[in-house]
Amino acid sequence: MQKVSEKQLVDDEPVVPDLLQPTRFETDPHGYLYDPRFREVMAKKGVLGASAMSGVEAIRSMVIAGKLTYAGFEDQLAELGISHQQYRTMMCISYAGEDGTQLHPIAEWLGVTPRNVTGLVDALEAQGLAERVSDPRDRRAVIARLTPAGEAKIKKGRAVHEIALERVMGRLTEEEKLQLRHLSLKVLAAAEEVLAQRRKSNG
Amino acid sequence: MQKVSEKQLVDDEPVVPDLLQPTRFETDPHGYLYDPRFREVMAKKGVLGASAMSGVEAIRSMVIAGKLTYAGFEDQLAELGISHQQYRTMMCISYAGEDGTQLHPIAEWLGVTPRNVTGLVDALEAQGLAERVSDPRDRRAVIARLTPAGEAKIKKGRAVHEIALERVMGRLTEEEKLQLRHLSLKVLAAAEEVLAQRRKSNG
DNA sequence: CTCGAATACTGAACGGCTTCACTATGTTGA
DNA sequence: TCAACATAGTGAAGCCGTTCAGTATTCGAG
Repeated sequence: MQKVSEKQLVDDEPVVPDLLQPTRFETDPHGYLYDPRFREVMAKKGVLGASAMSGVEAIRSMVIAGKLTYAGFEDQLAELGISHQQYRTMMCISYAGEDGTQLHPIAEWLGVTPRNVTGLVDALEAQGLAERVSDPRDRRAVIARLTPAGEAKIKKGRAVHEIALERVMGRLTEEEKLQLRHLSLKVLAAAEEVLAQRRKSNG
Repeated sequence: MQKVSEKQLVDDEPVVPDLLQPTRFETDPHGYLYDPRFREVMAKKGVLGASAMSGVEAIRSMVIAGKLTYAGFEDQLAELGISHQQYRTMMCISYAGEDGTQLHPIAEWLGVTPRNVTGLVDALEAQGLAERVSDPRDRRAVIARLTPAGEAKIKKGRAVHEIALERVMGRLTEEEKLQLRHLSLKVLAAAEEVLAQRRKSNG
């Protein structure tokens, strides 16, 4: 995870090719930040109403900000020798408690397919961070548990997590963080609703 | 892109395993939305100060909202037979104009490695949406151009793009969209700065 | 003019994620 | 009880992204 550079600041439109410097922001008449290059490209391309335009700018900003914020975290996890998903997998196992957990719930918690969890646990097992034991109550299942090395690893990972995110988010005021959460969840709720509609109508 | 379901609503912590329903939000005393389940899990896990907590909640909300918003768009692109990155690649080529463009700039615009663009253009070429011609001014290079089929495809893609995003973002007021953009860009700027620092100090 | 460095692209190999197909086991209802 | 169905996990294959190495070409300093 190191390719998320300044150039990542593109959503669905290219920025002008000769701008390799870090992003420049400007403040619009309302006092809000915006990215003049993105706006210029979108305008040149045409047909987006002003309302759609502000929506596209907002969603793009959110996505890129999220990617970039996590990029720093993932860089640091890489130094610990684990990927973000491996970290999350270990957090799930840890959260499940002493007895470990089947792989299936991990998939739900992580929002990925069960097949993927098999691979993640494979990777953790190969590194000696987790182990599989057969479930005494269900012979189909396996239980994933953290090894002591795994416990030690997520302890470091959690410290890195908090520090990395706080280094970025700490630059916002408490009020700003609350607003950002609020607005993001509003988008999230809308997106869920739209997705649900689509799935219903598409069968 | 259909695995981004309710269960995706996990960041670094599992939600409780038996909640498969769509997300429920609540309103905190300040009138802001929040996700009580996430908060509960984070609290149980322990050691996050209140300030770090609100940062983690904000960034998580942003990321998931972005994913979910794009999920609907990507579903629709899939019905057109193209992936999001293939769409973006075509948009880049289209934006470059009549003469097409080398692959290298596309990689910069997209924020991916040049190698990846080779594959994306391969895929487009295989579908007859783009074509490679050798660059008369640089015999190392190839020029990617859209075929008429490609032009037709991105025309549909752009319509889908605007509609899909507007269906979600249209539920926010103009003011909310501006604020969301503003706050996201603030996070983005902070993340860029932090990343730049890390890279400088790490060599 | 030429030799060393930079550039444009691609092959090989790999990680993360997906779907589909399959095995093994558990559950349930006629 | 036993056939039908559901569930837990994994192999195979494929997409998208990466890095690293290699080829062909251009650029630039001496």
